[in-house]
Amino acid sequence: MREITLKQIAETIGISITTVSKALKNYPDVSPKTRKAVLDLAQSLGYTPNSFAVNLRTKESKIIGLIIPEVVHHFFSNVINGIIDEAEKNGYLVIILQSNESLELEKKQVELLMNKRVDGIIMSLSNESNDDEHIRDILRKEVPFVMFDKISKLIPCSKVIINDQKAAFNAVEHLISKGCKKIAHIRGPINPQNAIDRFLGYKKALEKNSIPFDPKLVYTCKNVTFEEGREFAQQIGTQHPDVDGIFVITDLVAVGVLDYFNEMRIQVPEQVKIIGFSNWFMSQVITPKLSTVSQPSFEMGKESFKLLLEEMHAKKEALPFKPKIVELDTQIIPRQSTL
Amino acid sequence: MREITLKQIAETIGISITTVSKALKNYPDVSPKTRKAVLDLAQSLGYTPNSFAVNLRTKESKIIGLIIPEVVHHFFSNVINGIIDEAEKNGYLVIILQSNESLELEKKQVELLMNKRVDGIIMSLSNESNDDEHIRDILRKEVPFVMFDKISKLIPCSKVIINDQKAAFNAVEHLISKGCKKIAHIRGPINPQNAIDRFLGYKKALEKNSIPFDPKLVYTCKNVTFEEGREFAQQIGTQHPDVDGIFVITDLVAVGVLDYFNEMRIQVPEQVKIIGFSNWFMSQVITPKLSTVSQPSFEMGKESFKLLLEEMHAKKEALPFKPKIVELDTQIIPRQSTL
DNA sequence: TTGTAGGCGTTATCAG
DNA sequence: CTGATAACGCCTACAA
Repeated sequence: MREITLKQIAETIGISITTVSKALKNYPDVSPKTRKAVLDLAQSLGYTPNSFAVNLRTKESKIIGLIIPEVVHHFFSNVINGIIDEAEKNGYLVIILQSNESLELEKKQVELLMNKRVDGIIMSLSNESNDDEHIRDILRKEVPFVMFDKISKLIPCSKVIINDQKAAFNAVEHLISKGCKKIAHIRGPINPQNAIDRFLGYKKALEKNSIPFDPKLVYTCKNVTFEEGREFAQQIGTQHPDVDGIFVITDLVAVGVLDYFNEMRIQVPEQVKIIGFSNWFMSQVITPKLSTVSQPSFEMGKESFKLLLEEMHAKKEALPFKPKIVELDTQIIPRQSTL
Repeated sequence: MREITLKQIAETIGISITTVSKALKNYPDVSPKTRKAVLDLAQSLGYTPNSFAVNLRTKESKIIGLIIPEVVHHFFSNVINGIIDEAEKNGYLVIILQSNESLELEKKQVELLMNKRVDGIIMSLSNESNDDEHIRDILRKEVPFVMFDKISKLIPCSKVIINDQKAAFNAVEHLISKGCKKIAHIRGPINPQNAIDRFLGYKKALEKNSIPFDPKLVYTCKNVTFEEGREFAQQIGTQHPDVDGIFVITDLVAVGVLDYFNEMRIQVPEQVKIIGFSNWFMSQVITPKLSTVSQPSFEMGKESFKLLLEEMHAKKEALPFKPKIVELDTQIIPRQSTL
């Protein structure tokens, strides 16, 4: 079965390719009769334009690229969901690539997408990466670009974020309001801006409430895993048995903490209260149910695409474009672990 | 900054486009000198072929499409991971689309991908869908096609599956071996083959162990959610308080069941034992930890792509191709919920 | 209202 | 070893 082309339609009807093209695209200067003939035939043959040819002509692929650290991750898969959704509504498809938290891979993925000539790129940085050449390269090549979640403050591009510092501040004040006096923090890796900001929020909340900041109470994740949560819980339990509150960078790790404490019969929230971040699904089913900070992940995806769309549009029309930063709201979700 | 093309390289060096193209593609019939000149210049200009043009010429996009019910799902996100991984290794990128378990959406997504002229499609059917025209359309248009997980038995294409019937059989025998005498089944929706097969496995296990099959003990999910798990748990608790074992279609629902039983202080596993399916991450952190059947999701993704690659290759070389069915192993993971 | 012609950037064929 | 030429399928000034 051969592919249907404009040429074939033209030949069978006995008119020129041009006219067929015009008829299909609803140009005004085609006689109703011809138009109908073309439309009917196209319909019956099941004609669809060859997108390769269209891409070449229009210099657009109607595909955008998305690079995230990992797909198997409650937060990111929700963001993906939002992006795909919004993209599709606007006639775009989404290619997804993972950096696996590796800078090297991330660079490769950027390159792949640029070579594919996607119309735009949305990205959340890997933990290893920061303000790097490959990111600047995207801007240099004038490929519309949006960052979300793990961003670089130094890159002038559109961003979708939450106020990590404030959210963390609120989380820690929540612990304090529940009576915690000695609060540990299991923070994210050194690089990512959001880990830094959450740490700063933690510090500020202590300060404001005249609780002395003790660097020994800060534990730094390398891989941000369930297992790390267990390890740090163990360390906290032995090194600082009088800690009565823990603010954890993300729910996955917090669940590790809970798991260890449950095993050791350390009572949560009686002996120690715990609050996580991101509101992963499992947080509401674990025992005790985990208090956390909810983050509008789906919305984040949608917003990211919208910003990208604006930029793609501006580029196409050669209009001036000013990067925007959208900040979404977070919310404390109090549950049993901080009762 | 203008796009670099073969033409530009040709002009600056003062040779023909043809020669430049050949030099870059390592054709043997180019003098070493010319080749070097071309390669050097291309390198320094950062030339990358315009993939739109390449697509048009080669009639390949090096992109495949993936349609799944939903991204935010432990099983599917793992499959995605496997597919993206394997695809990338082989020079393919992946466009992901969701059906949201809707037949109508699924049809639309298939159409989108075909219009984009992806080189192949991998798919897990939505719960609403079965053996439908849109699927046959893919085969009719000779687009390489692989199904996994939720497949249609009637479609002659490559498939990656597990032996759902056997896996379910084993799961139920596991319950029986732990002493369960009256076993309920919370099954998946009517349509999906895997829900049917798991149900059949359940029935067979009862039969083999001379436990009478009671249709009243079979509960059918519509949406396969946590909430449904809770609802059915409640129904089982009130309608059949003597049920001492439950085999649940998937972990998410099983966790709902556990959640309800925990709330009602119905003791698991003492009063009733529960086994799920798919080994979701949260199953190992919930209390009590949930027994389940593990399914090699990442592997499933990898295998799916491999089969697709074979088919794409065969098509390109115009070789004959026979669909293959790959069956992967599952494993009972006993945990506290069936102790 | 219709058609001609050129071009998007690459690849493949074939002649020099 | 090199290059002219055509073709992939579509779009769009411009002519007729």
